[in-house]
Amino acid sequence: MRYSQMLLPTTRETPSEAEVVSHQLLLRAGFISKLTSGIYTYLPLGLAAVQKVAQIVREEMNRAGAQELLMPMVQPADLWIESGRWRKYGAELLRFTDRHERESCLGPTHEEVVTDLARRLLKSYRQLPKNLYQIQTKFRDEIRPRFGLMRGREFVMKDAYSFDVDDAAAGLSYQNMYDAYHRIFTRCGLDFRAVEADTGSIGGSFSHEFMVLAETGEDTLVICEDMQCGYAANVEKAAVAPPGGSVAGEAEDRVMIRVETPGMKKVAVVAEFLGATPKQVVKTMIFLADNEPVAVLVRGDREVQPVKLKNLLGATEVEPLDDKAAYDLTRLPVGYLGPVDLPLKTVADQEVMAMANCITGANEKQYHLTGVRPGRDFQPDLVGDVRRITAEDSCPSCGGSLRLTEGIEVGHIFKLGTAYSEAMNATFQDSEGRERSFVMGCYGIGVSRVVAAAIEQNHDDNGIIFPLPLAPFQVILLNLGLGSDAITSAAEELYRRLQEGGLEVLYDDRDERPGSKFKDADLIGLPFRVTVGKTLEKEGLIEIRERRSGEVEKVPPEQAA
RNA sequence: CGGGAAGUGGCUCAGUCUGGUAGAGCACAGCGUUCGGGACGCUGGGGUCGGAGGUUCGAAUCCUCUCUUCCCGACCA
Repeated sequence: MRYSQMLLPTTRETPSEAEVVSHQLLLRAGFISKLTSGIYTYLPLGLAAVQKVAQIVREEMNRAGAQELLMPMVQPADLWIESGRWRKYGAELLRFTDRHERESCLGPTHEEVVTDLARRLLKSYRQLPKNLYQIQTKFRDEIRPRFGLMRGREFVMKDAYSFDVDDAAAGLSYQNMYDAYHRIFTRCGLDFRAVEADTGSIGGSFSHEFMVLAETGEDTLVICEDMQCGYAANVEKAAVAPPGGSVAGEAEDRVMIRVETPGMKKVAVVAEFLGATPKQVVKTMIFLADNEPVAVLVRGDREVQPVKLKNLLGATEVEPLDDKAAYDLTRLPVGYLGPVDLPLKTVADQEVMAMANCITGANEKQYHLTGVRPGRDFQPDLVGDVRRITAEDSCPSCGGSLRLTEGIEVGHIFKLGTAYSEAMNATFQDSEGRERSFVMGCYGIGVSRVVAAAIEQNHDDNGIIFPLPLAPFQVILLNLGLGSDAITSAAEELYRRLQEGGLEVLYDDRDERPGSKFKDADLIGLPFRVTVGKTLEKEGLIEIRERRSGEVEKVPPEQAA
């Protein structure tokens, strides 16, 4: 491609709307152009990068035995009513009515459509297993789109759906996709981890997220330092090992005492006032779980992990309440709450139950209790693992040490079981002639997000540094001697020969000064830069420079490869 | 939806407090000099100051309403 003919609007300045690096560089390097919040046009270079990812995904999906199809973007409400998600999905589902007053929506995902397809086309166990996928633009009316391609409302996604005869077979399909995902992200040249994850709104029983490690990630991961172990999980999910040590050791029975703690609502303040540490305090927080207030107890220095709480309660939605909302709802002395005689459903973190002698609120303004003994002085309705894991915790799998890191979710695979097939009555006949529901799995990859994630992980002050497999072109060829026939004809010749050699080449034939060309080349971030300029006249050589390392090699023009 | 910030030429921003002829740099067009890390000089084109209403002799500037965008939280590929 000749740069002079390409729509490739690079800018020197960073548009003020962009906060994260990938967004800034995508805009500056002329990859995308914003239409409105969370909705972008992919300019030629941006599209080329997206297509690189898509092609890798496609090849590996096909290799794994999946078949590509393309489902409609507009979907009838009927299907969503059948699955129950018309009600559950919420405002993220963009709904509208057509001219016949039929309710419809823009597809944020395709479980309903594909399940409908399966129940009509797949009748026999002999047709199974099947794995169907598509690469398509999805629409989710995100509450807050942000970070450019990282969280858009429109985005390119690969979604695959597997249909199996039973759980065991579905497990194989799941594993097959797990392996395919590993190959995909490895081929993309990304530093990633597969982690255990929460299943979220798609539902189902088991899932892994594929995370690209990058500082700007929206998720936090825990990774076991022991490479042998390989444990990795989203902190939303990461199980905390039950506390060791027995309570009996500190069994000297303390008596509960009520003490005045004027104006002390914060754990740290109370602890200091009483000559203790936050570790001896039980923190009582109010959450709203499916519209019912619940008191949650964790050690004073811990944080509640809402997703774990949600799963423990079996609730569909859980949110923390601030002091005012909590008071309005419960009329309790917020700031001085404690589990003793608390008139609310109470959930305790497992760790709290192992505390022998603790400080809690007294459920009375300006007062706390000391010497409280869980199990003796109060009995929670539910005990479980609800706190957020920390780097100080030990690996729940091997007991080794853990590391916390940020990640960008680029893929997510789920075991769905029969949730959708049962709801939508999607059945086939097994080998004994019985009707059975498909056992399903679903597997997503944020194709456009992969591009953003790759840039988050691979850039420097001068611009993008594309991993070779994702680069929209492999080489940028600079002609720095437009005034010189010798240089220009050498550059043209090289352009032709590189292409004939099977390389994708962006040929910068613009009438620009060398400085601008170098800057643009760095910004766009193609892996190799070939420069034809005055060194050709002086030494008869051209330069090949690797974008990532900056290493330069001078060779005669004939040898370029 | 809650909290915060911002809307002035294609981009980055000044001007707003204290009302009085709409500015700069970059980008764009022309001419000349330049030409290996975003050159320089001269000339030129381009702006309903987000929108509506109000106050005023006079509004980018003050008031009211509204729209949009960005950031922080809940959601997710």
